[in-house]
Amino acid sequence: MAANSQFAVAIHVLTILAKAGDERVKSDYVAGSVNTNPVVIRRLLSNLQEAGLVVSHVGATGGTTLAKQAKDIRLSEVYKALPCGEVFALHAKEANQDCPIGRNMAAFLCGLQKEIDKSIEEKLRQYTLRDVIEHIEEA
Amino acid sequence: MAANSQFAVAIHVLTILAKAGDERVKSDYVAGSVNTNPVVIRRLLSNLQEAGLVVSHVGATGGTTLAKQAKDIRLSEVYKALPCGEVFALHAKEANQDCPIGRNMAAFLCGLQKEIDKSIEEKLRQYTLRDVIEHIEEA
DNA sequence: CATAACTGTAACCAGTTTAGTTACGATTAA
DNA sequence: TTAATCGTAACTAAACTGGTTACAGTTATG
Repeated sequence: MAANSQFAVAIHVLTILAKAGDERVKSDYVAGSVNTNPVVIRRLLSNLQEAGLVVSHVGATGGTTLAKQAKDIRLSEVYKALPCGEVFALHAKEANQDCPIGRNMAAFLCGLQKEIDKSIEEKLRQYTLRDVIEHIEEA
Repeated sequence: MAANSQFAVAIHVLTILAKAGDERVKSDYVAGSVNTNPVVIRRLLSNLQEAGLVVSHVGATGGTTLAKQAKDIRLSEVYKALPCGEVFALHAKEANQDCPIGRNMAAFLCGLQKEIDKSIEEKLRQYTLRDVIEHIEEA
């Protein structure tokens, strides 16, 4: 369970919301399709709401809808909305600062990490939620 | 300690080897610069050797050297040599197969995962170990 | 106004992963 | 023969993720 599946689950959740249109979807229902616990879904939706991708309503007839149209939600927005792990971590302990290589390694790696993250975001920006739905429906 | 730092450490290690040239470097020495345990380094070198990036020698005068020149080692090779985590994980439990969305979600996400991985590799292919050294030396 | 049905969130638990560590066998040079 | 080194297995500790329970707050409805 160590690897983070929030992005994957988020795409799944957003797809369900998109198909539901204006109808408010309950966390219980989503959890049923994703096959997890409603609280896990609500936690995730909380992040997506902060990012302006969905709107949740509390109360008896509560539930969640998309905050904008599927064609206007880019997967890069979803990626940025979540605490997805970096592709690689820096070493937990600081390198030996007496070693000229160790001294400059962290800064370099941090920059590389950011560059990779940018690549990922560029790739994900190419897809909207609408594309996901079309892809899934034709399967 | 959940996030995988093997790639970061590998770049560090390879840089040290590159600077050492033909001289065999001992795992103890590398561990000193990276600030970790020699066994961690040897485990990593074992992977890099399998990938043909380094050559290790056992015995009294043992140690490790690069298997080819720094300018011929692309960071994408390093990435592929190691069990780096995927950017995102699929959900551990299978989605509800009775739900038309759940049924097709895993296949789609898996494809997306592969595409992202290709993006990362393309980005890393742009850099060689030589580039890393130059970048670190001018810092 | 009381009730039922939701969301939001805190708190805790269990499983998995990573890196650190110890230990030891195998290999090699001197 | 000895000392130094790699290779690798086994165990441990710490961190993280997701699952679960619990409950407060909100809202529609009769």
